[in-house]
Amino acid sequence: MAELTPVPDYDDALRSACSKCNLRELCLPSGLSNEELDQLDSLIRVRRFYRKGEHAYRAGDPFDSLYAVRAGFFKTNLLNEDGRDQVTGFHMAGELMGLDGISTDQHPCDAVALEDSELCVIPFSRLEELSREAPSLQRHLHKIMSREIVSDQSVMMLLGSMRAEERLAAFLLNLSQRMTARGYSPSEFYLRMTREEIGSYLGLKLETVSRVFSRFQNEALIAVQQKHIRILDIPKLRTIVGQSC
Amino acid sequence: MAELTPVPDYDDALRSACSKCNLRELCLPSGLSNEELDQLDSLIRVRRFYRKGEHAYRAGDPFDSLYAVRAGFFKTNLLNEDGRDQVTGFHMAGELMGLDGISTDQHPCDAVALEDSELCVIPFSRLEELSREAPSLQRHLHKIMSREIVSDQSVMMLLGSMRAEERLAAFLLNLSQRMTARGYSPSEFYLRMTREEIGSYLGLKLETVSRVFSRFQNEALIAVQQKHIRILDIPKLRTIVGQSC
DNA sequence: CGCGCTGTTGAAACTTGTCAAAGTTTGTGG
DNA sequence: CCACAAACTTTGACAAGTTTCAACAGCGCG
Repeated sequence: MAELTPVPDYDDALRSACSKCNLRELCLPSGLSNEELDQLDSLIRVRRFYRKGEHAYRAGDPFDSLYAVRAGFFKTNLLNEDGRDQVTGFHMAGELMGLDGISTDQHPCDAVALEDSELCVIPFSRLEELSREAPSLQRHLHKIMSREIVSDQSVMMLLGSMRAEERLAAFLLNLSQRMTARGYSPSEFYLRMTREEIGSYLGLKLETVSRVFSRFQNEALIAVQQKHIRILDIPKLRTIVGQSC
Repeated sequence: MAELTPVPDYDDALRSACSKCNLRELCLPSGLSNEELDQLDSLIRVRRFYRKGEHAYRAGDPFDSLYAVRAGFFKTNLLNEDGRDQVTGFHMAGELMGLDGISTDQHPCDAVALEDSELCVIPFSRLEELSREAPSLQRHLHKIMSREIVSDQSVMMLLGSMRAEERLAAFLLNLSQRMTARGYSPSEFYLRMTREEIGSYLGLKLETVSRVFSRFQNEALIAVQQKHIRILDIPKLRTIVGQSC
């Protein structure tokens, strides 16, 4: 199981506070005043470490906290009554998981670490309390939830109207853009997920994912070597995404 | 353009208040105390009527209100930069539209009346104010937003892993269930949208939608006559949805 | 060092899309 | 109220894209 680490015990207590976190501009604290930041610090007391393959939560677990990815990489996947299994998202540093659990007080999906990772645990009732006193936090929370709705809708658009090549191109560009926002290279990264997980997320079979990667490589759009990806021609990928209109 | 109707001018002012609305158990007021209901009433002052085809808002319009469907039927659709157009949802009485606008302070999609309809306008800043004072309203708002995330994810699942027949079966069952929740027949209703709009929502071409309806009809699962649908065999539709696992 | 998981590639089958034509309904203007 | 046009629906034949099944290669973990 994941270890529990109360913040004060941590090596460098400063770096663990939201106010000092280098992800604060991407994450929940974005746009808060110093005072609000201090209150947020007092709320987020626990971080947990997960080894690759460990679950942060499972479908059916009671919901009481949101989880902010502090380091590492997660997938969430939904397991339907009828046994269908689909990856609903990939989550990197600074992103929030668990918003889908609020509606039923249960997590509807599993969250699995795809590499060794670290999460900040955000007790939701206390976050609600705090956001009743801090309008800008309240608004920010609403914006984060709304952003999740918007991004799910753009996945719906992708799944509903794009062909395999367009989906993969959009997927790579999305990853690239999120890496850039975190200060990493926009054109070179390791995929932490398998072809099957990519396929599941994009509504494709793993063989199709593999074939499209090979095709992109032949056309010198990317260089793939297993999980290592270099994007060679971002503009061309963009034209592929916007193609079929 | 849509007419503006301040509530006091309305024929029967009582029926227009949330506290007296027959949709209150489905809509925003669900689960509130009487006192909170009164406050909500004071906030929702304007309703608007829309003729079939009219827009409640368009992509790019500034966001400042949520809209609750009081009567009628709406679709929302997203128009991508690259000209792709996709229906992202159908909305019936008691359902909230516009949550996706919070994140950017602009509506990302169009909302169009598919029949003559009526919306309650809910000024979002005032709703936030009120929810700072009424924890149960706050929680309820969060649940509604979360429910939207969950339902978008189940559409992702549908688009990502179901074949045409399963999608249509799931779609019909979903409509049936929502009709039932509103006190209508679970098995007989009018579709307010075209085959093309259904297809757009489900990631299919209109011809495919039409063919699957015909197939269902031949198999005596439904009886279709243009927009009039009777569902004849709900259990069998259910088995179709849960088939491919 | 080998076994298992992951990834690649090929050929055939299947599903859905495309194009086309004709039928039906709806709405508008005379 | 009727006639006509426009929009929507149905159906068929064919094409294209994706999946399925299968075989094999490579990498990584125990």
